[in-house]
Amino acid sequence: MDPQATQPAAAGARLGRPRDASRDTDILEATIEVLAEQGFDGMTIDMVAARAGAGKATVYRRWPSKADLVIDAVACMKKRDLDPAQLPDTGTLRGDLIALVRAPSAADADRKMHVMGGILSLMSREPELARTAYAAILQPRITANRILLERARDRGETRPDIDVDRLAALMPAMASFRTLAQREPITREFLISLIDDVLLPAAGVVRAAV
Amino acid sequence: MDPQATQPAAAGARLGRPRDASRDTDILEATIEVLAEQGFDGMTIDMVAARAGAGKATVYRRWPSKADLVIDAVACMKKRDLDPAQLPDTGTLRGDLIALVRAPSAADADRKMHVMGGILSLMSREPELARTAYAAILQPRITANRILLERARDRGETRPDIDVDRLAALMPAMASFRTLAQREPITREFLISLIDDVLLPAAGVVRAAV
DNA sequence: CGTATACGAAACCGGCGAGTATCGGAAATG
DNA sequence: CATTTCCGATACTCGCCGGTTTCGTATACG
Repeated sequence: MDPQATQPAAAGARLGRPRDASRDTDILEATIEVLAEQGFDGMTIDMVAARAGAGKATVYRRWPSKADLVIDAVACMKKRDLDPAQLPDTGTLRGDLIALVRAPSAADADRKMHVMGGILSLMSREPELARTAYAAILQPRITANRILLERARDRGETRPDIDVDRLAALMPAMASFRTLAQREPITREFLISLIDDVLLPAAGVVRAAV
Repeated sequence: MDPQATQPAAAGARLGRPRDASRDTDILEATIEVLAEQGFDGMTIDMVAARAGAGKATVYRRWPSKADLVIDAVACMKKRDLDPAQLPDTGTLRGDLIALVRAPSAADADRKMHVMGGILSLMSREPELARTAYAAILQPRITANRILLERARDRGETRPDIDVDRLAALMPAMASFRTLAQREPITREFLISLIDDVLLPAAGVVRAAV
């Protein structure tokens, strides 16, 4: 084994043309797009390759199967995510929540929800995918909400006995329901009315003067 | 056309062995079951026929395609539904809501949610199915909640300015989110905590003495 | 320049499932 | 009993898609 430890050095830098790393990200992004539009079963590898401007062979050289590609693509959504270390801190729960639903974040959340809908029916058959999707799509948002709620509770802004778990899941639940099941768009008005008419009253935050 | 208007009479009562109406209901029920377990793409006509104890020909004699069968099966879920004329009326909003989440109703709702999850990725490509599914699965529950909320508001039990639309969708949204996305079971404790810790506080109902 | 690998494109293979056809038997009419 | 249609079972066709291979070309190393 390892007949020539001459030039190839420690690891990598093998012979021949090196892989183009830009194909990886293009393929993963194309996978997310097609997944959001068509769902897992409606998505074909040819669609992904065409969208990425790549050949099928280039896809299969990197991922052994369609399922592996999708799991990897979903997992990669987690990276460009909201960092819990730099959550908004405006001094009020309402200010923090409003800051969290600003436009670019909302558009990203919308695509994530469609991806979630596209793989829903698979999740019972693919536990690994289910866990990956939850960690990449839902977990970060719910965790952020939980941190904001606990902060507000600890400074006495909410009732002390609020059910943090339920309230942290409230906005993602209502938003996904509206997008996927009711098929109505998520508007800023919708999100703000959710905050002001449902979440804050449920947390016992006294309504500020209009 | 119509060469022999002799015996066949006005309509129906044609020649030969008549259709067995029990096969229709068996096939529709089997369709719902397989749909809830496998999703639309995972479901095959052979699965449905086998589950119903029928042959494929018997299925295709009644429905021209898989899509038509599924649309019909989903639409039929609406029938055995909660009748808005006989909603609970216990005198308090909390009593009405608790009565609405009793066990048999909850089990039915759980299966409906799984059906919803199984057809989610299709709904963008099949608008008719999307409308049918909404009318059969979500609409009745939301409408019931809306009626109970308006009744409570009109007798002064809630704040007068509650957002009925948002609050009526709250329980279905949180329940479907927990079932489909978080993949955790819907327990009676969960539903009651939803009522007591989220919905009633958001509606401004004063908490009764423990 | 020779070798080895990556690339996009396209041909190819194999399995699966929607939909059709056939068969032997059962149930209705006449 | 003859006819017609239904029934469950099964064999069949056919298109699609996951996955593999081939081909001509491009890009690295030595």
